Amino acid sequence: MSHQKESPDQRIGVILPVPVGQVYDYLVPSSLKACPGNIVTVEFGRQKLQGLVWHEEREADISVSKLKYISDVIPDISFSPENLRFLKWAASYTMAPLGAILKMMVSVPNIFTPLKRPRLQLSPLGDPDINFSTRVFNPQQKEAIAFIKNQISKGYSVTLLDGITGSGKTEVYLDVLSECLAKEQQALILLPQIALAPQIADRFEKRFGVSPTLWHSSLTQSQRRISWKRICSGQAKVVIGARSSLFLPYAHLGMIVVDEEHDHAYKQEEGIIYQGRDLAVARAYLGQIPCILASATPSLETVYNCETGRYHRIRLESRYGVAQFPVVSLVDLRERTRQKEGKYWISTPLAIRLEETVAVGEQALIYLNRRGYAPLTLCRACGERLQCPYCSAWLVDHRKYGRFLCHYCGHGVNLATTCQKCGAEDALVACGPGVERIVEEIAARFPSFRTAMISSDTVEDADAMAHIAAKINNHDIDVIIGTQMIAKGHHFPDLTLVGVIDADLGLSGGDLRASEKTYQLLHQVAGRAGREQKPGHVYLQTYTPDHPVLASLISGDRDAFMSQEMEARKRGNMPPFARLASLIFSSFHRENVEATARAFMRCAPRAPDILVLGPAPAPLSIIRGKHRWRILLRTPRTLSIQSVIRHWMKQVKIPSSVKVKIDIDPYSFL
DNA sequence: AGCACGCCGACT
DNA sequence: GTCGGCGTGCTC
Repeated sequence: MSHQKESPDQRIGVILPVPVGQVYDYLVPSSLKACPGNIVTVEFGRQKLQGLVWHEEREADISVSKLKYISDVIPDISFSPENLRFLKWAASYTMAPLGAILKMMVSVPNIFTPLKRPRLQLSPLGDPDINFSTRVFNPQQKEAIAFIKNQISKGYSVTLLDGITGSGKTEVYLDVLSECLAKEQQALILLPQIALAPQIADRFEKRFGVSPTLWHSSLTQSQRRISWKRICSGQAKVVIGARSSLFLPYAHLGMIVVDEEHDHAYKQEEGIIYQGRDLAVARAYLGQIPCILASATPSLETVYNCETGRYHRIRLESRYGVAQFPVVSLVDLRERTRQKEGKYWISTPLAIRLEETVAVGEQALIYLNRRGYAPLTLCRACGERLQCPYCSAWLVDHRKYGRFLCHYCGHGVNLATTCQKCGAEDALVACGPGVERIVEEIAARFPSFRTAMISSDTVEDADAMAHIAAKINNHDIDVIIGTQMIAKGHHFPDLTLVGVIDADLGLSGGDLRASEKTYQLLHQVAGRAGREQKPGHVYLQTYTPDHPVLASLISGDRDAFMSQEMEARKRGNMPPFARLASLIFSSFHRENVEATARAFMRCAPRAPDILVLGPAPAPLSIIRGKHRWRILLRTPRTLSIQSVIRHWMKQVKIPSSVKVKIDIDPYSFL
């Protein structure tokens, strides 16, 4: 060992997978070398953690006496500059601490510590073979493929594949992947819900001869471990995943596909709040790679971006001709109520059609986006409504479980007939229908029908879904009663009738996107009826037959509906013509939340083009015992809403008992 | 996120 | 007199 005068130890900046935005300084012993992107083991407080080297050199503004040495540099793993750029951008955009984003990127406990008993028996992952099989494409598809392949060479681009189910969007984007795979790059296919993954994975396998790597929340610990390492090393060439797979540290990502881009499930509302589709586009930009958005009912934001020239748009028509979309009729429930049909949820016209459908050996879907038996139970003696003690929400009658359940915190009590408040016996009445109640009605009115209920209470995972889909295809089922779970993905060739119990559900309330969302959902549900040769029919039961959403479903003029919505947003100066953010304050102490929210409001930015609304109790003002208040902020498009908020937050002291969450581009507000 | 410090109620 | 409740604050 030499005793010559050494230069001072290298001082590096490290971020750690804890919810703090700070970069912590550490020293590097001369025996080690650490570069940005490296993973290092450090002592933080008294815990040992693995962190990400963020800065290679640091100002000596923190006394050396406070600094600790890193103890280790993890070999063979390093995050690419592109991943670091994405981390930084995502933290800044979502206003989440750097460490919180890092935690999502790492996402597997002890990923950097070798297993005690390593799985050597692990078979190597086969590479996709771009010549494994070939497809015959129609001229439109060929044109789309050629267009996107041409975009790839140009770096970043966003292309909307706009076409109804059956127009061959999946074949198009799968074929385009081959261009990316030929360059030894990785591709990510994002899906709004992982239940759709098996079908896409199956089609991928038929095209490329190997199965893709799946990524979603219900993987086991060891599956996550294996997949994470493969993704990080670049071995996994194609990943099919839910929105969280966007944060994985890909070795060299070459393309991103966002399937069903309009789907609201891309919006993550818990923990770090983000829009998966928007982050996917940003990631494509940072990596200078193409992004494909696919949808039959594109979101207004995406349509706007196409119209302003930011995104390309390719329309695909149905392969089966224009008569593909089913005939849509409305059932005006206002008239039917007058005719004293009130005791049934399925109106006479729909019931007649249902009977006819089953009689000729075809299948029907009765759609109601509401779990359980009844959304509300009240006492007819004293008027008491069954409410969750921890949330400002009704308890939902779930006969299947024999419980009243809260859909927000999971709290449950056993079903009862006696009112807890006034003691009246047999006084509790179920109000409104849930899918269980529709099943009951069909059993009573059509006892010979074989029914299947599809909701998150009866179908827990992809396997269960596949099982029930097989039963339907095998014709063991006449009528499906389902929630939005059934709205997408599966085609059932003999399903020719769709009945929507409550087409108005979701249209009320203060959701900016209520109309758009309802349109997309009903369009998707309607699309379940009539595939291949058999024409389909859809009945929408409604109290508001004149609503533009329903009118456009009947006329089938999607673009007219979209431009009408666009006009409304423009008039209201709402997104995509402005930016929104909501500040959510929460605490177990009601007074603290309210006081903090009011203190915030007193320091609100004042400018003619900035709008601040509130503070007000959030729509669900209490969840799990936590009180929530919110402030809504609107700024012009030209302004960074994050900068406005950052500046604002510096003016106010937040007591530690109150949590503040920021929802950029909120989807639910009132 | 952890983990410690710190200041008020019920116990061997 | 201590044990322990969780409110508050810090971690290079």
